[in-house]
Amino acid sequence: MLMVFTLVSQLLLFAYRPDGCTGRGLNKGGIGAEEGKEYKAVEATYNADYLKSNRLLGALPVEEFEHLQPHLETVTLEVKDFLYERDVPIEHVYFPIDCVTSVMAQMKDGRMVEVGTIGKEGMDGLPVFLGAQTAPLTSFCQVPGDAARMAADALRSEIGPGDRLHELLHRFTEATLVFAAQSSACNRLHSVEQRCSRWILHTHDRVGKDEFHLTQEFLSQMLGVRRASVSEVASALQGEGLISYWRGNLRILDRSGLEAVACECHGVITKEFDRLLDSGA
Amino acid sequence: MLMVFTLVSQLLLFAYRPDGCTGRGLNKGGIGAEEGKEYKAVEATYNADYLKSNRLLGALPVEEFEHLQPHLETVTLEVKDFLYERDVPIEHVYFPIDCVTSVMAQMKDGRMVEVGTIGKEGMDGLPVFLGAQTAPLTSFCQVPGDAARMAADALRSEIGPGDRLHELLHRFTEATLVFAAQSSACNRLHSVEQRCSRWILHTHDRVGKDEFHLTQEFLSQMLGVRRASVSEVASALQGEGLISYWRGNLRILDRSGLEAVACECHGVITKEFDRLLDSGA
DNA sequence: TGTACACCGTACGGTAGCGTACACAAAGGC
DNA sequence: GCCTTTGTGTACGCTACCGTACGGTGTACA
Repeated sequence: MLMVFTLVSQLLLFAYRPDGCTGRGLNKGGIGAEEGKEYKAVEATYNADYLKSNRLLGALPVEEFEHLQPHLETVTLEVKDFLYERDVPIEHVYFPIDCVTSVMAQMKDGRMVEVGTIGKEGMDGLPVFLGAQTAPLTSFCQVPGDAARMAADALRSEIGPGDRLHELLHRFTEATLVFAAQSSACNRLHSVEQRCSRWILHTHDRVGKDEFHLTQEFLSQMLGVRRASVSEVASALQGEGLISYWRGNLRILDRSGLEAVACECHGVITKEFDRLLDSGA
Repeated sequence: MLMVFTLVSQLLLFAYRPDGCTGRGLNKGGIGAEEGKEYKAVEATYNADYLKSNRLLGALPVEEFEHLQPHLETVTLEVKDFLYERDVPIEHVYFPIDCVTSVMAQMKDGRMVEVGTIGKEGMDGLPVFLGAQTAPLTSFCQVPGDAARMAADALRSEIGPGDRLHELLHRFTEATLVFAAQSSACNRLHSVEQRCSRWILHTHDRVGKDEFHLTQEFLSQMLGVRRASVSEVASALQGEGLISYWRGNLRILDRSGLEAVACECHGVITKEFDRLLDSGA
């Protein structure tokens, strides 16, 4: 089943080529070259502490976590493994441990724009919590790593009101809403350079490393712009000494410099996440 | 208290003038001319059926509605009455009866973009339900009319898990998320004419009338574009016989024609709302 | 060692939408 | 009936970004 996701979606992801490449990329990403690929649902020798690296799971009272633990399994996600696709029933929810996932709105013509990024601070699969059976949006792995996953039915049946996780997911939902809202306005009002810097900062917060893999092609799809635009912006940022970027390896050199280039949206979103997830209201 | 909202916010709404007008408009919307304005919190002679015009309230089982009814009061909202402002504590939630409210993301420089529209199918004030104390976004009345309102504390204390309203608000939250996500992508990928048509359709769905008041200035702020752009688009739509638009009075003449001009986003959002709020998953 | 291919820098014409400005007609207060 | 305000149409130069294209340089694999 997940196999199907991977194949169909690799095709989708590459079907839209903003740089106007011909079939070359399509073949690469398409079924032909990916036939041997297998979705690695590794049941790692997980332990409680590892699962609790996810901040939602880590914030649970002992007995609540122990109640959920039998329903959790560790899976390893590779870049562009698809978790959800629009109108397809949701089978699992994912609590990222050290991976990062992207939620994408996708148009009929195949063009996509990222509308959410989820790391260890959250859970991918909110629609299950909110009462939907099928996914309204597409989601895939952006930065590889592990996640704790749980069957959608388990989430529905095991989490009730009054549970700590129920409250935490409410707050995470609120933060996600603010993220989407701010992104919407940001897409309307801010330049490619600002949005690109914001995206790098946001991902930097989530991967927890100063260096990660990221091609311009990939980033251009996240931002919904041409790859050439990303190239221009990346050159500028590199010229100012804020990042180093070479063949898909991005390294943040000057984070505060990046923050100065980025729009206010990163700060607004970060503040909102901290406010809702760390402490009180 | 609500008085303060009105005054401060009128100022905010007019502080950004995309058409580059000078202080003229500012004075009009500012404190000077609005001093005599009063927020009409009319306690109408409401009855259950009237309150139940709101689809969320209307979908409740009898006993649940009767349990909530003592906490509900009818208020009349005028255009640009502000319901929420960022970082200000939320005192009430609003169930629109025949008004429509807009949720706006607003930047430091005063520029705004609409990120949500709420009519009788929903509730304004989701952050309360989701555990926030203060508003993360600005919200004001877009189409005047009545709403049932409830103290935020009442919503927090009277609605528990297992209640029908709890489930309905979950689904409404999901629909709102999809709205924000699709809007975000739409803002990135579609033209002003497409987005403008989409906005008109969306509002048409919510007001339930073929004619409503809407200045180009107002619409330009919703869309986050110049008023001049709205003027150009409106002329085009009028030329094609899809709408008539004269001095703030908009009339929809050819709805299916509008749908053809608009992007797919309106259909996607509408489908999602229907799916989540009308029937099953 | 060659040769595919992934990834990137750069260029060039085209255009949607911007900021700004101005004039004009209808609405409304005095 | 005048005068201010509100709402609108239109224009002009400008800029960011688009679609497209092509060549160059590393990396992987035979």
